[in-house]
This record gives sequence, C-alpha cells and structure tokens, in this order.
Amino acid sequence: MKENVVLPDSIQCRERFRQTFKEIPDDDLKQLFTQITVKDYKKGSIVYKEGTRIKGCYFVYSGIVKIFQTGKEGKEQIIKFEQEGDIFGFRSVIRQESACTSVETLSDSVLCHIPDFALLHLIKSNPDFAYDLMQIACKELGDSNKCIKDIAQKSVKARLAEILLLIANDFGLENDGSLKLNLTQEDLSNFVGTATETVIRLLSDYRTDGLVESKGRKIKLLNIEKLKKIAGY
Amino acid sequence: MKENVVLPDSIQCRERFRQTFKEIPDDDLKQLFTQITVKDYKKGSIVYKEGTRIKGCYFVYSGIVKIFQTGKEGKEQIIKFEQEGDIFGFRSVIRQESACTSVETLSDSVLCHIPDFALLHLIKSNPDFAYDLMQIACKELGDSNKCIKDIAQKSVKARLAEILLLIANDFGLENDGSLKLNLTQEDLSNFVGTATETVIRLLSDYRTDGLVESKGRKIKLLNIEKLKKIAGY
DNA sequence: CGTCAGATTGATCTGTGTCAAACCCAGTGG
DNA sequence: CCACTGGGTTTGACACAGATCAATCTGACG
Repeated sequence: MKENVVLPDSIQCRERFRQTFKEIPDDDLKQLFTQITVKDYKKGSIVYKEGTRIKGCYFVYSGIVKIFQTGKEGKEQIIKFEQEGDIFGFRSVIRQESACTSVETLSDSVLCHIPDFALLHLIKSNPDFAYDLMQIACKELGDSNKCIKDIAQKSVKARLAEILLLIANDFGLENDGSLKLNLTQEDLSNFVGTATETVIRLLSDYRTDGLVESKGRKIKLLNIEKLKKIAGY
Repeated sequence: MKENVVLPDSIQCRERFRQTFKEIPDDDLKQLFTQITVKDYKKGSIVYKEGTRIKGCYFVYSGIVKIFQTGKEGKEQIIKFEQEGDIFGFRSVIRQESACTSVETLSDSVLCHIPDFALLHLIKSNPDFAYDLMQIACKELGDSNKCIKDIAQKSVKARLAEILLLIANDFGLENDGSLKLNLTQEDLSNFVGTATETVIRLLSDYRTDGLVESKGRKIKLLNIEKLKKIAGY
C-alpha cells in the first residue's frame, strides 16, 4: 500500500480543467477553483450512490470511474466510463435532483468536487461555459439515444463487438495492442447489458473466428473490420 | 380534406413559447420570433430524417410528433413523443451535427422552425435561456439513462406497463378514461422495443387480468396500482 | 362492396438467461 | 513454502421469453 499520495494542487487541476473547457477566462477559473475540493479515491471506492443528494459535480483529474444504475436484484447497468478530463454528476446539479446513477472508481483516482453553487454560478455568469457544458450534455444525449436503439434492436453479439470497438476508441490500446480499459467480465457484461456467461461465450466465439485474442480480462482486437461488420456498421 | 388551415401568428407562437421558457424577456423573444418560420404538417408527415442536416430546431405549437431512430431492416425505435410546448432538434444544432433521429407527425401539427443561428445567438446572449435549455437536455438525459436500464433489464411485460403509465402521465386521459395518445400497435411496440405481436399478446393478458380495457388502439387503464407493480415500482 | 392497413391468433424456433459445477490464480497466513 | 480461500472465469445443460412466420380477421373508407 502506497501512503501519502500527493494530491495535485489547485493550479494543476485548473490546467487539466482548461483542457476540457478551453474558453473560460483565467479569472473565472481561479474563482471556481478556490471552491473546489480535491480528493483521492482507492480503486473500487463508491463516489456516490443513486438516489443520494450530491451537492455538486465531479471532475476527473486522474483515474477511471464507472457510471451505472442498479436494477432489480442488484444487477448493474453500466451507462458509461469517465476518464481524465471528464466531468460527471452535473445532471443532478442542473436538475436539482438526487443522483440517478451510482459512481465507482475502477482504478485509484483523483477527483475534484465542484460544489453546486459554484457550478451554477459559472453557468449563469459565463455563456461560453454554459455552452461547453451543453455540448457535453448533448453529446451524452446522442450517445444515449443510440444506445437505446442498439440495446433494443441489436443482438448481444453485435453489441459486444460494438462496445469493444467503443472501448478501444475511447480508452485506447496498450503497447501490445490490447485494450487499455481492463474490465472484469462482469463489468463488461453489465455494460453490454447481458449475462456474464453470455459475454464469455461470445468472446470465445470471436476467438475461434480469429477476431480477438483474449485470456482473462485482457482483450486484443485482431480484426477491426470484421468486428465493425458484426457490430452492424 | 380541410383547406386553408389558419396558422397562428407570431404573437400566438411567442405566447406559447413563453409557457415553456418563462424567464425570457420580451425583447429577446420578439427578436427571436422575427426569424421563425411557422408551418403546418399533415398527420404522418416526415419533419426530418436521421442523418440529414437540419438548419435549426423545432417548437411544437400544436400536435404530436414521434421522435425515432431507424435500425437495420427499417425497424423503428421510438425515443419519445413531443407535444404542444415541446422543443426538439436542438441537440443537432448545439452539436452542429446532422440529426440522429427522424421525426414524423402523429397528428396534424403546427411547428415553428427556429433557425440555428437564432437559437445559438439566444443561448450565447441569454444565460437564462441557456439554462432552461440545459434543463431540458438534462431531463432528457436522465430519461434516456433510465430507459437504457429498463430496456436492458426489465421484461417486455414490465416495460409495456411502464410505458402505458408514462403515456397516461405525459399525455393524459380522455373523458372516458382511455389514453389520449392513440398509437398503432406498431408504434406502441416500437416504443417498447419489441414485436407488434408481443404487445398484442401482452395487452390481451392484461385484459384477462382486468388491468386494462382495450379494443383496437383504444386503451383504458383500469388498475394503475397493479400496473405499477408489474412495471417494477 | 372491395380493398387495404392494421389487429389478432396460432404454431414454431431460437437467442439468451439461469443454474450448477468446476477451474484458475493471486493473496494470505500458518 | 505450501495449503487454503475466495473472487473471478469458464463450460455444460436446460428452460423460456420473445421473435418470426403464416393465416385469418376487422373495420374504415373510397
């Protein structure tokens, strides 16, 4: 166990924040960041749970978090993963509602907590920021709509292929070509929206068809084109 | 065929618009509405198709429209229905992308077209409007996320019940207690995300269980509590 | 009264979920 | 250093919700 994780200072956080929100003047940013709390989370920590009242949103300084909803009998449906530079939880702030998702860290992570009043103030006072945030919300909205159609219409086989491609795209590859985002089969199946066993069987099918190489949770895509075809593009 | 449908004038449109966006000062609204085009659509008209470039968004002055995506083999997945006072298509404007959904009128409708530059201008110049719009986007986002979980996890039987309740809630009831929103079985099944035959069978199950009364597309909910239970609440 | 879209019912077929059992491997503690 | 443990992975057998296909029925409308 490492101790004494050194948290990034306010300036480092601001710099990273600026990479996502490019057009915010320094003054606004400085003001915002006096109100932010930086905290590190061990892998597997719960950041917040569905239904709780969060008094702000979060900015991912480093690490990866999983955003999910819990259904009957505790089965998770993973909505998305967020990584360095992403912001999440703003929906609840804007709507002034309790969280509609739960969040858990998939790796050791450093998150910046932006209190609701600070976020709302910036939105109301800086149209550029409001616009940037709206961009993000609208992107997520488009993704969600697509996701609805896919879950409703595509076979699990197609969706798994699609999600592998999406993960490769969003999180990139290791040097050896395997997916950087390293999920348990359970998380993978909860993302696809199916049973763990099904994912395992399908991956094994892909393997025999020479589409992927995989042992355990390490997955390498061998034939992107064919996978795209299976995914239905 | 009726002829000469009288279109609402600019003032009527503004008034209706103001019901949805309450805090916009008159000056801004007047300015906006000089740039708007009002048009009536016969029932069953396509407003725009997925993948096309729309140069603005729409405000529903009257009528009901269906927002959907088309999957492989032309099967539709209905995302939502919009009615009087709703605004749609803004996602594409904000993202400056082509439409990710198609829109068709379910009844004779009057829509106001708001050109992209006018919408963007108002967003950038009026933080209150930006905020209102963000509210709408975030509401839709929450709905979509919930929908993803439901489609992935619930049985079709549960989802059908849920959707009937949702329709009753969003669109209200006729005097005789039947749902105001009158869908074909096909639309209903495309909303639930299942086959038409399945919806028919399930409705018939509900009927024998005394949960609904239904002939053809007329549906009356008899036992809301039990339906909620089936829907999984 | 014919026509045609939509509604309905019945008879299969199959993709996935579920259950059960075994396996693998990393970390722990004796 | 090795057995023990437990979480995650894998495989097999089986059941069933829901899709698909085919046929008939209904009712609105020209």
